Amino acid sequence: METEKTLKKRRKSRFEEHDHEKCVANALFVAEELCRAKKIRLTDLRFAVLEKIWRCEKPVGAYDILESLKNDFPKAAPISIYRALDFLIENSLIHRLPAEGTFIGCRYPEENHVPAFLVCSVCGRAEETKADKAYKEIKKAASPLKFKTKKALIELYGVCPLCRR
Amino acid sequence: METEKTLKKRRKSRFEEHDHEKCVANALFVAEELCRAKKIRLTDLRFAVLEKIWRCEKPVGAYDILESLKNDFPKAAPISIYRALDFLIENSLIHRLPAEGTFIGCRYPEENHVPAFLVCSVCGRAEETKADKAYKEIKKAASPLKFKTKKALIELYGVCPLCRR
DNA sequence: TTCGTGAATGTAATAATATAACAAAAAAAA
DNA sequence: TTTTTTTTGTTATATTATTACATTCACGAA
Repeated sequence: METEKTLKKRRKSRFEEHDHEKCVANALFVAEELCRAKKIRLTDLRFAVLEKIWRCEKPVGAYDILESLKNDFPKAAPISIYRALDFLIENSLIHRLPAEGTFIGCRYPEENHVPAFLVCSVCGRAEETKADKAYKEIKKAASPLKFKTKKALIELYGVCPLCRR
Repeated sequence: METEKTLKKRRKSRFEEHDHEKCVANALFVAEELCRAKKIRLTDLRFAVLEKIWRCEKPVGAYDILESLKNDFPKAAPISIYRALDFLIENSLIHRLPAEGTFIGCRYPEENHVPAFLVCSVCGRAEETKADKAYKEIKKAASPLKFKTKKALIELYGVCPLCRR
């Protein structure tokens, strides 16, 4: 027999329910495993940047990251952060949202996928979803122009379930 | 009977063949008509910004526009350009490519559409295409997250037919 | 182990993009 | 004309990102 609490919890959307601490820990663990496997170096600074990105509930900017790392990495400069970000992007551990000038942890670092981002115009939170099917559709629309398409950037703007209430 | 030249011309893709002067003139004419109809003011400065954007064969940045307008509008400052750009965007006469920090003329100012941009990584040129169908597909992929989607930004990166040769 | 090499980070300066705040001028409305 | 609103001017500054060169650090070869 279910308590009222359990029922409520069940109703919560995936967006609301995820245990963020767990989520962060898991993402960092996976990142370490992936780097070990690829024999690339997830240094302290890179790890700290990745951790900050994951700890934030919203996509975060380079200068925010810099600020939050001032204690542990007093010598860090903007360029330090951007270099770490470049590394993380190259290795599919984070994504850049160019329209916002922010960065977000990749939800599917182990899978080759076409990401799309749902950005809430109210609270600024963002979610990633796989959009491989949509990508095919876009490529179809683009084919008359004879472009050879290699990469996509897809951002959707709207209102998240939390802000809708 | 067709000459060889005619045949060749026919084979040319839409991307290559368009007469840019004509294209610019037409875009500016349509813009004026639209503004008249909407009773909004396409001022000299705004017109000049729009014209510059259309004359460029590539998406162009605000400071490039500013530079090219220095003669006709010596008092123009960055903010002047950005204000004109805001007006043009609000009225669907141009689009912003946030990833590049550039602006491009809207090919379908009279139609309510979901734009997608094909950006050539080699030459920097870009083309717009309508992606309403793809947008539906993306929304479908996004629906489990319960986002209420309002707007989309779709950029595809690849190689244009001119650069492929 | 030490030495050499390439990778990573430090340091300083600056480029490129975009906005804030308030004043003046121009156009539209009353 | 007078009032009001819109547009532009003016100045300053915020925000995001990169260049160039020096130094330090980690890893592999001898």
